[in-house]
Amino acid sequence: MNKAAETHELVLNISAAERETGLSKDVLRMWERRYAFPKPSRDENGERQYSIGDVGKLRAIKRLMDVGMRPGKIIALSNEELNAMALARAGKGRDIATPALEGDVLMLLKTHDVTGLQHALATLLMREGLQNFVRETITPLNRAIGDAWMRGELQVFEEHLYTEQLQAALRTAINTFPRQAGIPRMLLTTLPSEQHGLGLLLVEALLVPEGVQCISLGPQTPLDDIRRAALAHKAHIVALSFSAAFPLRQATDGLSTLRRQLPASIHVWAGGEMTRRVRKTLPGVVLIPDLGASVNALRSWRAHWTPPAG
Amino acid sequence: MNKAAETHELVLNISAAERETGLSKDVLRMWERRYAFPKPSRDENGERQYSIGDVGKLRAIKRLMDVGMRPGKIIALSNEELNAMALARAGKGRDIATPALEGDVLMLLKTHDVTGLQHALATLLMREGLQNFVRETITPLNRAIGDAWMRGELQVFEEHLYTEQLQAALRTAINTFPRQAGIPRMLLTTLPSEQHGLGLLLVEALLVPEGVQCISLGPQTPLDDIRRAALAHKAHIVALSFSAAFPLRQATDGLSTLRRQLPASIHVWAGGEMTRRVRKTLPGVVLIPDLGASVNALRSWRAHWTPPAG
DNA sequence: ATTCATTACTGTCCTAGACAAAATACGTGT
DNA sequence: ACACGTATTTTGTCTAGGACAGTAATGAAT
Repeated sequence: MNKAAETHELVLNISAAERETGLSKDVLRMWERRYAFPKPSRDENGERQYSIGDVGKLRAIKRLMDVGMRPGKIIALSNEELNAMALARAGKGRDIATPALEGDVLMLLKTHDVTGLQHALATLLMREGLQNFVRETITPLNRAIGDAWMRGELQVFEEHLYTEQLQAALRTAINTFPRQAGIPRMLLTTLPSEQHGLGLLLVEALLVPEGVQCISLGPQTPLDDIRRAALAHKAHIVALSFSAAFPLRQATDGLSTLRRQLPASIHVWAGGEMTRRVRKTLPGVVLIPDLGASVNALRSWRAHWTPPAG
Repeated sequence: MNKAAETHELVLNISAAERETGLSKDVLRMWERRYAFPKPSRDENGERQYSIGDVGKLRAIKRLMDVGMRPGKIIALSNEELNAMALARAGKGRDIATPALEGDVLMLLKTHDVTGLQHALATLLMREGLQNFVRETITPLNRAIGDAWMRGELQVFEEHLYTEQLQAALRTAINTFPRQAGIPRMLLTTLPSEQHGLGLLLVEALLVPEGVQCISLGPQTPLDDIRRAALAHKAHIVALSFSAAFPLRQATDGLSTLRRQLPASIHVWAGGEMTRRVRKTLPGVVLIPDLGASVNALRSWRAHWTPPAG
């Protein structure tokens, strides 16, 4: 039996643990050395076997770290204490109950009603228009689904189905807009270790109706290809998306390298959950902490931009 | 200024090299030990500094490995020899000249004409209809683009752009078909280590017009979630897609595990380039070596299927 | 309260050995 | 000639612990 087939068993090897928690192998080993947690059992070859429980706790820790906590302070806490902390944080400025709409969609997902889900998304999109749909409906919906996922209420395949259907709906809607050679031209992509491309589609959905010409490369473009693509397409703006778990260091490194390699006339935007964790200022990089900020940033860009002479 | 930011455009640290080549840090270090390539210089802390040239050669090697070559055989070759190999491989068993249409699209890609590309794809799709478009146009086009990629004629970002635009066009076309609760219901996805999802979309494009209800989970669903999803959605068929480079053993293991865990009434299909390498017979798994075979397999399924009593 | 220097914390890199998994080569039996 | 099972080779991933750079927290001095 090989590694891939282990999936249905109750333990994960270090690669799987890395994938599931977003913590690098080096970090997992280092924590074990320093904090004695996690302390995975070993298989017959001495390789680490992480239990589902440990992975759950690691996820809880990671989530708190993503909002600024430090591992040394929280790694010794129990699962209950971690959850209490997360709740205390999450409750801040959030409605107590899940609003009706989000609850409805969650129910459709949990009952595996594909047709109902497609219908719900299509109806909402039609009724609200593309931009409002993204701003008013998708943003809270994504949050609700993320929360449910964290609480373990959603299965992986249910979350996959949601992403897939939402992508289909958004793409269709975006494609109904006439493809024009608008200004600015915006290049959209993610760095190679970021595979979530939904953020790109959401930005596209907000900005295409504003007359932006979006050139999306999909996820995972090597840094140097982003540079080449920006030059080749004469992009005015390069926008990268980062999900919550993206390693902060890797992101800031990538962004400042890119910033240095592109002419100053090309703006660099960084968006996605991860950007809320950024503390130090990145000169010449515009942070887009939420979707609404992208429209503001666009307005600001247009206010300052002057067509090149000639 | 931090470490990665110091790269004055001439060298990359090991993280950056991993990002740019797709080869893990472990592999980069191991190759250095075993094959004495790459042999990066070191900075004042003894950390590896990869040159642009080395990264270029590593990329060429990675491309060849992705089509089945083994590192030991090619790592010692010069850049010229690597290119020659790529050329030889791409040309094998192909017409001498690239047909006009494929050449046109390649030209659009190389000139970075987004609008032209969108227009070309949309026009072809309209003229030929969705199914013919996939069968007659996309199949040879993908091959031509794969060849060009092998020869190093296409940049990463150009290939990304093609995939993205094709996906957009296909999704829009698929979504124009009325969403019906058709028979069979087919669950589409890939295993966790397979991230290419284009194949799923192509199958969907061929089968939705045939009245199949396609439920796509996108790429990378854990094996056990595929099982759960198949049961939850009462799928008649589970179809997995594998790209050319997928490890044979991992695929056959995954498929037979899945086959074992699903009731016999649910058929399992395996498609994609990789399936052509399968030698041993997988009982209860239908191999779909090319897109056309999916339509035949569907016909065969329908001929044998009888609705459950009651 | 703000600024600066020091200390503590945390992640990533390093070497080098071991061995698991994949691919290939080499049988053997049909 | 072809399928199938078993060595052998090749290749990738894991292990351990040491080193140290960059960041955050702390304390001291304005």
